[in-house]
Amino acid sequence: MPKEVLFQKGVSMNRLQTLVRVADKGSISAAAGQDDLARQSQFSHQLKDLEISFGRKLTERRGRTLRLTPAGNRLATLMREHLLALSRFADEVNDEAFTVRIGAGESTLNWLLTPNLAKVDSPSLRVRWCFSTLHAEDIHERLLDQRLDFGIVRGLQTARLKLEKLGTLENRLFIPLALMPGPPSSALEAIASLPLALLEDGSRTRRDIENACLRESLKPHLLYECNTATQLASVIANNLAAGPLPELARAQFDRKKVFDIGLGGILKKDAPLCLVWNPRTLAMSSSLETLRQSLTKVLSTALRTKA
Amino acid sequence: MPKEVLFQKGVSMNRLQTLVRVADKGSISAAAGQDDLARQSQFSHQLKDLEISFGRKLTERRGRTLRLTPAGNRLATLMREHLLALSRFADEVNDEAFTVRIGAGESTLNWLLTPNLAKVDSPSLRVRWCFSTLHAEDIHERLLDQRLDFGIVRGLQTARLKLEKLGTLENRLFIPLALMPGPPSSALEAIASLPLALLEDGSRTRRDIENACLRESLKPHLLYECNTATQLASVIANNLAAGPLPELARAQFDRKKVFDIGLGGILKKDAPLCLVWNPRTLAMSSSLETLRQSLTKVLSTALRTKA
DNA sequence: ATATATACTGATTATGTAGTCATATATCTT
DNA sequence: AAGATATATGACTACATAATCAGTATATAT
Repeated sequence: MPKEVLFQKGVSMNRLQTLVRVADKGSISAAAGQDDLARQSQFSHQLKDLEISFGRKLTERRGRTLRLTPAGNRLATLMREHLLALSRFADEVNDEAFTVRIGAGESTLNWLLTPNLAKVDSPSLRVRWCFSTLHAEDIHERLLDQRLDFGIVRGLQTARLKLEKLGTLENRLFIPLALMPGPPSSALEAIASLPLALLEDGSRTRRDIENACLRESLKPHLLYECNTATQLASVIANNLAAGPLPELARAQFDRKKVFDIGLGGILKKDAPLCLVWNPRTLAMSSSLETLRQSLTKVLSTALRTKA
Repeated sequence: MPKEVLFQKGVSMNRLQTLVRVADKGSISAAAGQDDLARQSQFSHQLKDLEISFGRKLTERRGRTLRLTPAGNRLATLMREHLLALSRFADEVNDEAFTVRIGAGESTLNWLLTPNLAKVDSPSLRVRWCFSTLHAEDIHERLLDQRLDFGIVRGLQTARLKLEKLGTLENRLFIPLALMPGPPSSALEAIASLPLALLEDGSRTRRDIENACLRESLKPHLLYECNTATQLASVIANNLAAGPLPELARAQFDRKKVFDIGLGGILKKDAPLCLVWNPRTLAMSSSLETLRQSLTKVLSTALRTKA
């Protein structure tokens, strides 16, 4: 007969949830809220209670903050999954919206995902979407520990995640007609002659454009460094500069005021966009599996038709 | 930012564990122990508290006993896995023995598994073995809901379980020398002339032997119907009758007093023995995965060498 | 050295949960 | 209808956990 799985005193949902919160936020005070002294103290107590019952240190001081021991990390990972599964169960039996967490780059979220979500929603399942703007490495990490259900990235590969290609998404140069009355003979000509807006971080698009200018001994008029693709789009919409954006951004602009031109010779070919997920997460919920299929279909259609 | 997974009052480890216990035993009183009125009442309370917090009925009366609703079953399945994972975690951090639950037929447990377990144990991991004598269908069911970690069966196939062949295990007729001084020309001759012991249930071995006798118009002297293979072996060891047992049972007998002969033409060829497991169970624990490899190696070696 | 941020400790209260009892209700058996 | 079996309910106690407060300890920054 199998051993009775019997629980020690000292191990409660709440305490385990605290461990997960602290693991996610990286410290007790971050998890508790910086000013809430009472909660901070409570969390410290709860972690200690857990350590006593498991008979093993789960946290250790690292400088003046905290980090989890390997055992603590394992337990947090375990419980993150369990608590998520339970809260999904609670959602489903309540007929409340089923929460789906998806991470991608900002422009992908804005111009690919959001415009097409209406087609994904199924009548039998109301979905609450949680968007996270993240870089590929963070998406990878959060998919692994199940803080995300889906990610959309360019060609990420890893043993423990699954992925499916959605299609390719080209970057094009968007030019306000106010700055240049008609299409130039090449994108490079426009880049050389027009005020330019680029993303500030070391994105590949930016590097490629800078390299191309270097090759041709052109000096671009980089007047706007933007933090987000939305800002960049706004700069273009206000006729301040030309700038590179995914072709789907075209939907943002008035066609009579902004036109776009390919960056063929300038940018290296991008890897195709992929939907990525953790099979462990999907195994817990048939709804998520259904959603995955729907997402793949809708998004790859959108990329094919560039709608 | 992902929705905070926040837990309702009314949902505690203990209550969820009660749900699992009731699901396993099939009724409140069975889970509580037949005479313990206090626990019976407590369990009823706990289930009701859960239903209130989830806002959904988890049990329903079926006659005068209880059965879980579909939602209740889903929750029980979920929690069975979670509680198991937690207790395994607790075991491991405590350096206590890691519990492994394995199900198989009685003779397989006695003559294949038990004699070879010493070779499976690894120095880095003390294992506490829980044996369950079960039929193939029960093994299947318990692997699915993770009440078992491993099963050993003959050719079971299912989408949600994985399996690996270990090898073949022939049944042979064991004959006390006291009843028959030398090997007969065929097993059928022995069956026709000697007192016979068989298992009582409708096993394939028994059916095949009976059919063979029918074909040859022989009437076997079936004097012993045994409940277990061990009983059958005991009958043979006491010179009461001859009987069919897996060839590994040879280790049980004194070679000078019992000999065995193949049942080639009489029994249909058995499907090979397989180790079966639920990938979800193994994904939770690297120790189990290590153990699986070790088990496969040791048992298939044992079957090959018939040691 | 001082200030600040973070975490730990001990004591205390409020609340939630486990555990028990007596009894009621529902279902099945005879 | 009466008895047996299984579960449900309400009231209560004992206990465990959550929540709060005041104060201490430790590392980092200035």
